[in-house]
Amino acid sequence: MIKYSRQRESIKNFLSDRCDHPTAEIIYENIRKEYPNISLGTVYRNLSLLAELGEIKKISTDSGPDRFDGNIRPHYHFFCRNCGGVFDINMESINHINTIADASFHGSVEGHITHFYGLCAECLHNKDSACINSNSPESIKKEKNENSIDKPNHI
Amino acid sequence: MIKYSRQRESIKNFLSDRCDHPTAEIIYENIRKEYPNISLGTVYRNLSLLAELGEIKKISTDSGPDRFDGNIRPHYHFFCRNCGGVFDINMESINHINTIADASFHGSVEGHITHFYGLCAECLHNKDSACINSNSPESIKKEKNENSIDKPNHI
DNA sequence: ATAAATAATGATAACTGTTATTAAAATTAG
DNA sequence: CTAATTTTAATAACAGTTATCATTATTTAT
Repeated sequence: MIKYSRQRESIKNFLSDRCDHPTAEIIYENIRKEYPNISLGTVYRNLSLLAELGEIKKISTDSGPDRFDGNIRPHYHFFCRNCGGVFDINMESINHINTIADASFHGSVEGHITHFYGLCAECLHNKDSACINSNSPESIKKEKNENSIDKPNHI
Repeated sequence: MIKYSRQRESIKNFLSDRCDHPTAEIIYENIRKEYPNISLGTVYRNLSLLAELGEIKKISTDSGPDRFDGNIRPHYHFFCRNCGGVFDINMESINHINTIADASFHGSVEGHITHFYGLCAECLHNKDSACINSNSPESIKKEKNENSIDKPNHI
């Protein structure tokens, strides 16, 4: 039996107002404004529960913390390689790729998870400017490349 | 300048012989047979380096450790929801989904990462038998559902 | 409305997978 | 062969998340 909790309701309401797919940490910081004593564990516990109940969706990312989405209608996500932002893409169905995959696989393909990546509108327009987010995945990678690898002799 | 190391070569050779996309831990256990003193950190360091050099591919999974693939030719991956196995799918290109996404997005879609899921050939054929892998994601989820949630009153 | 039963909470410890640190060993250049 | 530089093994630290548990909140039964 699941019992009501105001913390859980607050988390769900918070998510339904947002479209930026916040992390558990960000949700925690925000719910604290209403419930200053809430603990991070409670946030994680309720996010998992809500996702299991199908009331929210968990977005696993390649690196960094999971993100959460209050919008459970089917849609895709875009990850900006410059600013790290996550955006919704409401596009036509591409479920036919399941059929394509199934034709080449000995087993049954039931579904897929697809993440798109590239540059978001804002980063695309600021491409040539010096105003580049210095905490972005992009600029971190740039920095790394400068300092290190030239060309391997072996391998 | 990158210098040769036998540990790195051994890791690369190990991966090129496999098609089961092992984790860093499994690679570590196997390389230890040849280099008993190798440390897990060395395995991680070289896997990251090889992936950066484009000599292997890292496969990030929704939960659990990353997996690694010695096959760098473009192909897709299938995740069995019963046994947890990861399999290759060599299918026709679905790069047109980038164009579809791009048409619905203010920004530039450069690529996608797609994971397929369902039942692998073996799990599909054993579907009705009692012989189900009791450590699988599937059976763990089943167990959880038995013990807990009935139906929420609120929310 | 009150008491008993049960689930959720906050505080915190523990855990998993991974990355960083560092002195010593291996590799390469001169 | 020696010096310079990279890689290593050992280990600590880290991020994100899950588990533990006594107390509090919610629900059920009386």
